[in-house]
Amino acid sequence: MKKATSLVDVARKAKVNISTVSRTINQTGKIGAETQARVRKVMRELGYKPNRVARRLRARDASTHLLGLIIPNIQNPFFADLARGVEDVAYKHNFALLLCNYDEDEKKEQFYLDVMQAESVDGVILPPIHENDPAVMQVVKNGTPVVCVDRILSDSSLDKVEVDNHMGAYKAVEHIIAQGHRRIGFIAGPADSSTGRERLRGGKDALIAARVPIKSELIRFGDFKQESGRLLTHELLTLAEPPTALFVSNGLMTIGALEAIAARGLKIPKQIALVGYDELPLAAVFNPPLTIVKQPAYEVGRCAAELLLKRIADPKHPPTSLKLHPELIVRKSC
Amino acid sequence: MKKATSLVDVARKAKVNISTVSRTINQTGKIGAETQARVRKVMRELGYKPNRVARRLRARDASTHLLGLIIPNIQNPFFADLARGVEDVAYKHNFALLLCNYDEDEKKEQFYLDVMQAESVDGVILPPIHENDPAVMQVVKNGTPVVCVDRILSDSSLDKVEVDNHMGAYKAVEHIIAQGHRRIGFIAGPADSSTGRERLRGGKDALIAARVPIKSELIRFGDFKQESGRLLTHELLTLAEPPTALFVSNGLMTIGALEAIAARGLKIPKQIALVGYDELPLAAVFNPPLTIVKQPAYEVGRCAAELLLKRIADPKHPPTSLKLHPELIVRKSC
DNA sequence: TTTGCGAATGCAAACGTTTGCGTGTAGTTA
DNA sequence: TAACTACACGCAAACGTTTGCATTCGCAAA
Repeated sequence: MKKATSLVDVARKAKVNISTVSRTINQTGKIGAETQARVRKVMRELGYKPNRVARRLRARDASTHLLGLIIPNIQNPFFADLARGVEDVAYKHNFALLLCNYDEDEKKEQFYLDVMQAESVDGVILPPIHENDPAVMQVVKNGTPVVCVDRILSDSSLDKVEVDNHMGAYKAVEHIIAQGHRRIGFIAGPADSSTGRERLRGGKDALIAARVPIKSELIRFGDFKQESGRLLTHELLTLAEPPTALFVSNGLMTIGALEAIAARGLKIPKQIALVGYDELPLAAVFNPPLTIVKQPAYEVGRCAAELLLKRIADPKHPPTSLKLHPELIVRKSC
Repeated sequence: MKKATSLVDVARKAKVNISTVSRTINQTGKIGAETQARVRKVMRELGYKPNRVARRLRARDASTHLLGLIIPNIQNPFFADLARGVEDVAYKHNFALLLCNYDEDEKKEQFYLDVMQAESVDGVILPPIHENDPAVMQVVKNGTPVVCVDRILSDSSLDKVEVDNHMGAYKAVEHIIAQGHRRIGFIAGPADSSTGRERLRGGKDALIAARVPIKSELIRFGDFKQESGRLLTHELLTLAEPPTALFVSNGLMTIGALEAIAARGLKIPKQIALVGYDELPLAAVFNPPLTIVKQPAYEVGRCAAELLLKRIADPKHPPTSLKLHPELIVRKSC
């Protein structure tokens, strides 16, 4: 790595002190107009680019123009969309993005949180592993702005943007019932995740509202990953009295469920109807097109980033809590 | 942002000089065993975490444990997989990852390349916009290790890992011909991208080898994005004599093609056969399951990251060039 | 002429590391 | 005992910024 041109080089060539250069860059302090012009000229000539590392080291209070995003897995389209939302906002404000996949692994989460602090990022966006995530709490205590997405933290003093999970599941199950189904298989998420629980409750509430009895044998708990969707769907379909419709409460598990259904050669929606969660790249052109609950993933990321930037600018700002609405997209699978 | 515990704090409490602490951390220089033990103990007690920013600032030659990844769009599953491959390797070696989406936009690419340098990352992984990317060249000249993925740079002194595009397209078209098709629509990528050109040539070569005449009206050039796949498929299907099979040369455009086909209510493969490029989340369970050319995206990322780490460790190492093999996955769509 | 004052700029410390060099101590050799 | 050597560790500079505190200068007010 060659040494790049630095403040000193510019200062020397422009015959001023480095502080003058610094101030013209940051528009801080009083600098004469013609001096500024000269400095700028030299900067252009030398192709000077401020060193972000040095800047971060010195001014840990000032903005370092670096954001952290810690997500379970970028291969999940939901998080890919979310990440893209964050990135677009970040770019618009000249922020770079540190991206980390923690795979629901607390060890990895801890590692990456440490990295965030060690890199002294301006702020972090993440879905906490569970409501009482001590590692995240610690970061918050250290004074790093944090905004939670998708899942929430019990500490209510944080900015957060979530999607109304209860509503999403409610709409889905309501729709399934409206199609005439009574035996509805429910592939839920982990019981210890807020999203999993809320979607479960939403589904149950829809059942209750329609006076459809809740059968615990029809409810299975997965881990939001593809394989568990496949396995649990098989389980449900081998029941003595199998469900006529399926509600799968996240995107990856929906793929798994489709695998199981395809393996059994079942026709959708005749033999088994299905409502999924999360929009997937091929869902709209699927055969039959998939009825799903669409979460505004990109919007979540966008809002979160904007909240974070706002908080960085004004740390005292009272915490904002956003709840975005999912949308039931009725196609042909149910 | 509270100030974290630093070397000085540790040094003070352990009654040694900061250099001693630094050396015990990095295992450099000679430090007595019992001193090391004492220092380590204090570090644990204080929960000391080295400041990566300061480390990077000081030791721009030493490893800063930060990698940059600049890709067109993380929402493209191909790049999501690739990114994941990079990330896994990075994590295993305690590197963090700076992720950027440049959207095939030279302005953005330039911005992010500047960020990379300003952050003094250890190295960068990217698919160059086109073969003669001056911005990337500049970074290379500055001494930052760069490895190209997916697409290549004319400068052959770089490490690179690509997928054999010619082979992928060849296999695909060969298979289409083997299924008895003679009128084959080809949705190609941009003519000014190496991947686009190589896939086109691969397809043409398969046609030539089978003595199937090449009709230029059946070849359309897209931009590797979904919308162009949709539009061009419509174009091809409105031809007086439409193709009986389609080869779509990337994942996003395949989705678009499927949109067009669905909009026209055509049956796959009876009315129109299709071979896509890139594995997509629902491709295997699609109805019919999609025949596609699968690129080892994760592997590309993994190899690239390993190459990069190797180069960082040994900058003089002669450049390595990897060419991974795509795989034709025959399912039911052709 | 002196004093005061604001505007423009310079000086130097600080951020938290790494590292070349210097120093002290103990052990070895002549 | 003197001279070396090896080892363990301390000192201080350097990385490229930002920023509080001078300092200089010109000019208006007293």
